[in-house]
Amino acid sequence: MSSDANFFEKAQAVARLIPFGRVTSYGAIAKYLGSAQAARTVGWAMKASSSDDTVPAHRVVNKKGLLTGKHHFQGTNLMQQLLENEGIIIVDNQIQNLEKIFWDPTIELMRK
DNA sequence: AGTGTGACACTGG
DNA sequence: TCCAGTGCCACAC
Repeated sequence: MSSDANFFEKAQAVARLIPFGRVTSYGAIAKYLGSAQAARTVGWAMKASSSDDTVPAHRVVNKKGLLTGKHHFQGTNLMQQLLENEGIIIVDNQIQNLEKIFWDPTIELMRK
């Protein structure tokens, strides 16, 4: 990773690495980038990447698995639709079986 | 350069 | 996923 890349770009780069049918949290990405407390900034990065369809921002949720950012997507249920399209179950804006599909870059990218 | 902002995370009650 | 309050970081203006 180019260290000259902005935090936003890094966050978006990690988001692109999220496998199909998996999700991660803002905090996990922030931690992987070396700023565990910058989870909120990761949210900004995802919002900034809204116009960039190469970034699967819908696979990034908060730690509880809540689709807190769905309101920022085009349709009211677009984010949920995209996730369900990947086989992810969502009830009341929350991802079910989160522990099974959670993808932690800090672990997955380090254990290579 | 200071202030405001936010798609979070954590702690105390 | 207790709820409410607080701290945190990076970015835009």
